[in-house]
Amino acid sequence: MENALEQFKKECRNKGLRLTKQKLAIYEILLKDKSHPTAEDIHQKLKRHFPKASFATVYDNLRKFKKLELIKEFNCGENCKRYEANMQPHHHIINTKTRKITDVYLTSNKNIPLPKELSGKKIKEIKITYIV
Amino acid sequence: MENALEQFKKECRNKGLRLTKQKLAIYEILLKDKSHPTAEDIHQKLKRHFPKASFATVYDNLRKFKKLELIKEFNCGENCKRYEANMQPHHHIINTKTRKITDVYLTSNKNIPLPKELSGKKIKEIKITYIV
DNA sequence: TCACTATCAATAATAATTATTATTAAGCCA
DNA sequence: TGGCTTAATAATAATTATTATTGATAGTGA
Repeated sequence: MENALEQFKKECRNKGLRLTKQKLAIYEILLKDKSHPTAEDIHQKLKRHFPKASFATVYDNLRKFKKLELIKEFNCGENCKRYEANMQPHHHIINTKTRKITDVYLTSNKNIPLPKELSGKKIKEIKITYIV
Repeated sequence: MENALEQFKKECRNKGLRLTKQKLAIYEILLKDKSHPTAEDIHQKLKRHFPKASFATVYDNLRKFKKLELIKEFNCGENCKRYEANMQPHHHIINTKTRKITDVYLTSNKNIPLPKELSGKKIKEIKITYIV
């Protein structure tokens, strides 16, 4: 986890982003909160440390982080986006009752069946969502 | 295909939905158009037959159809929802260049790897998205 | 420390979707 | 078939999530 934070700081410096307290706070919120929070959730948490922090700051930074591939955006069936700092390849379980989303790791991606339409082609990413 | 349409009519009658020309047209558009159109796409096509058809009618009916499980909503990474009438279990390929979404069928779902967290539990649905 | 400029907060603007309402028309029943 | 009831429609207002704008502020390198 410490690694991810250091990595984040380094990336910011390299890419010309200023390492503000708000940026760090937003990123740390995402590092700690594995619940795939929405921009609103993040804003709520951020305001505990920065009561004046605006919604736009959250959105701005989430967009910047996403561009630098420091975080991922996740769009489940809802009408709002969710975010996560977990950049390791993984999949998701959506619990329809609790509305919670949890990360899940497969021991090997080689077992994921490939449709014949894609045999031999280069695949960027495979996303599996288990709905329970 | 004819089957699906008859099924649709029957379901509408059973569930107390009136079978208006607009409803039929919207559903038939979705039956024919396999490109996972957005509400806007559907509205455009609908207006060819009903120039005065409103956007709200499209949204209203899509919501009703979804509730009756006559169509499915699909939320890829974009900021708008897409719809399909294909209710058979299937998965999706997203082509990031052409932005096209195509349906894909796996010969068997038994080969899809299951995380240990879910072993023994009842799973409602597994969605796989191949991004190329 | 100073100057430069990215970031901030506040707010306006946009886009997608949902809600409201008066009018229209489906489908039932005599 | 023709009226009656009520859901559906079209038009439009409202809402929600996100993005853009702007003047003020503050972080960072010189």
